[in-house]
Amino acid sequence: MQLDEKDIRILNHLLQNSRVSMRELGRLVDMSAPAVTERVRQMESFGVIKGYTVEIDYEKAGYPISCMIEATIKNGQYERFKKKIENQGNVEYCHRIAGQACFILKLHFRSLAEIEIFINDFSDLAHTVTHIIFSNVETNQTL
Amino acid sequence: MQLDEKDIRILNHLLQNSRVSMRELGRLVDMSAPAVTERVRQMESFGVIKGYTVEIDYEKAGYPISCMIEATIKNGQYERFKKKIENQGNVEYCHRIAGQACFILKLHFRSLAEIEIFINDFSDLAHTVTHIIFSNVETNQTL
DNA sequence: GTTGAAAGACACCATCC
DNA sequence: GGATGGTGTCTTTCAAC
Repeated sequence: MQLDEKDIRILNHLLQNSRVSMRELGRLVDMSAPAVTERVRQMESFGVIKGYTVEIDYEKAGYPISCMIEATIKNGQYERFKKKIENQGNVEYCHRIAGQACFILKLHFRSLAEIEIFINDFSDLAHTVTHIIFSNVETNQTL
Repeated sequence: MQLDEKDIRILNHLLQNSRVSMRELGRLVDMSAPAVTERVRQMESFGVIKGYTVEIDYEKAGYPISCMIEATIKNGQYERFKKKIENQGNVEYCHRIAGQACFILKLHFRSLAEIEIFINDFSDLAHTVTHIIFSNVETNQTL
């Protein structure tokens, strides 16, 4: 599937507000509702669109501490680590990366004490380096 | 604002699919549509809900290379760096962190050549360490 | 917070360009 | 591939409880 300029415009609008109706989305990109619906359906079925989600302010939601954790997996613990991460609710994402560490994760916590528990909990699977997140630079993502 | 169990359930459903109607969302959390609408509006106006967005498969969208970049800002270039990042479309997020580096960013590129251009473009503002992302561990985020 | 009703918007389909 | 018009459904919103 090759995205054209109209698909890109649709995705950029959905990036800003995914709860828009197909009719309104059509207005935004100067297309009829059926046409825009068809394009969205195609991008969904092809997997360009993986899903629709909500952006949460974790501080206001009761998770005032966020951090990036670099994880270097210990011998033979690779699959156990992945399984454990998948079942951990407070992981926003987990990337397998090149470099000294194997993974980099972003997590949300209710307190510093919770971070300590997390690190201890994973100490047999991975060596970790924790970076507290102070703030976020707002980005205007576009394709 | 203090979130109760129902708010949490609403947010967890919106995390999985933000395009659900208020009526359907009400069914999912065993509430009436007006009640769930009121709660969502409150979370929006209080800022717990920052927005609704789409999850994109960047590889399928023509950006096959993603990477994490650690940026250590050079003397006095802090504001210029932030300004430049804000106007860069391919930055998914940019976190100010504790540790050796000042920021960690996730970016999407069309090619390795584009990464090189990016790094060169920022070389007067920051020292960078680039980590190519090989894959992502799927996480089931919940509050 | 719930229910019920009314108005409106929406998605879908068929048709046509 | 896209636009238009009609139909039925779903949704939102408001009022009363």
